[in-house]
Amino acid sequence: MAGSCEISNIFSNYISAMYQPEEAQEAPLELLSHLGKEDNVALTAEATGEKPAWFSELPYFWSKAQVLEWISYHVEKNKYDASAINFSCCNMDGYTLCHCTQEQLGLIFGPLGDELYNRLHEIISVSDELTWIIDLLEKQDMSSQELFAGSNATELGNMYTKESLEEMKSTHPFCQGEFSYVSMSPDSSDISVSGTVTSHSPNSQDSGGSDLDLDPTEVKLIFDDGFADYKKGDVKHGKRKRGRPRKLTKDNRDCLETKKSKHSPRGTHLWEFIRDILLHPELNEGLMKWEDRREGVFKFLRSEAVAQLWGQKKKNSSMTYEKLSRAMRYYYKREILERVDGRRLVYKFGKNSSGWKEEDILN
DNA sequence: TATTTATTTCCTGCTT
DNA sequence: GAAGCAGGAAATAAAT
Repeated sequence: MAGSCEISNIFSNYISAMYQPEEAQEAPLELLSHLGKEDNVALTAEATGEKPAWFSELPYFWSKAQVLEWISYHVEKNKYDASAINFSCCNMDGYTLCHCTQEQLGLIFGPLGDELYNRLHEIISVSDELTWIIDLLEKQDMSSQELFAGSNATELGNMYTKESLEEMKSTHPFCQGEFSYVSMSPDSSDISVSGTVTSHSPNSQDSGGSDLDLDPTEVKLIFDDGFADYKKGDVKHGKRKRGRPRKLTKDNRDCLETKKSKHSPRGTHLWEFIRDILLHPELNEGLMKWEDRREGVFKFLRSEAVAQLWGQKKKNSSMTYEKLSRAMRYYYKREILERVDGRRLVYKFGKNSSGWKEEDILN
């Protein structure tokens, strides 16, 4: 497991990967020079060749200066005629920017509006995904500490300390939110919930956080049922109805939806979920590994654990590898995955998948 | 509101 | 015998 510092850099690295400003590219200082001293301060970093200030933060938390910096970066990148921009409308912080519709951005920025809208929402969706994975792995890690308190945690491969996680949360406002103690037994591929501690901060992201934001009723649901139980549970105690499980009752759903982010990304597809785990080996706790990185061949190391993570993401505690693998097999037809004959737990990304190649990530 | 998409669930049969 | 794979069939939620 990666140390907290490494993890805290993942967001900025990921965003860096998406937004690689050409080294040779000049900082577009002159574009914003009329906007006042305060605004220019934040640009000095870029002018000196460092990463701009907005690189390491979520758009929601950008200051006005960071917003302007980000806009100017795209103006420069797209060789856009800045005279067409209504700068009087650019005086907004990240939160406001994130709530602009595509049409609004189009009105302010003209043809560049669509590009800005798309880029902004790429960052938002990527960071939400990473937040989800990090949240989940934090929970696993913390539960291991709790579960094995008194034993030597390092034997279990834990490199986090509670303090480091707390530090990470305070460093990264988007990492704030609920802690729920989920344990992943070291010798099996099972994950089970062992307890829950909830911490809220006034600015916590649980009003706008990841898919894992569980409300108390849901946490209790997991608590009561337990992941370990599902295997022997509903399926064998009378047959479950076919098809996707019914949604929660309206009350529960309303409760969840009020907690759900206004900006939560559209549900990630299974193959994207798998891809994202593979792209962050430092986070995936040995769940999966690349067999052939160039060819996109990968292997499930802990198939049931991955299935349960997927189940957690989809709020479906009865997910199993068997079901997950059925969904994976449907991807063969769509050429999102290719068959790897004769090898168990091994799959390969197909031509209709994207975002997993090293060059894709760098570009 | 109807249709489509993307799963989810269950199942049988086969392979490792 | 257990685990995994293959794929049909049906059901469902969410998106279009």
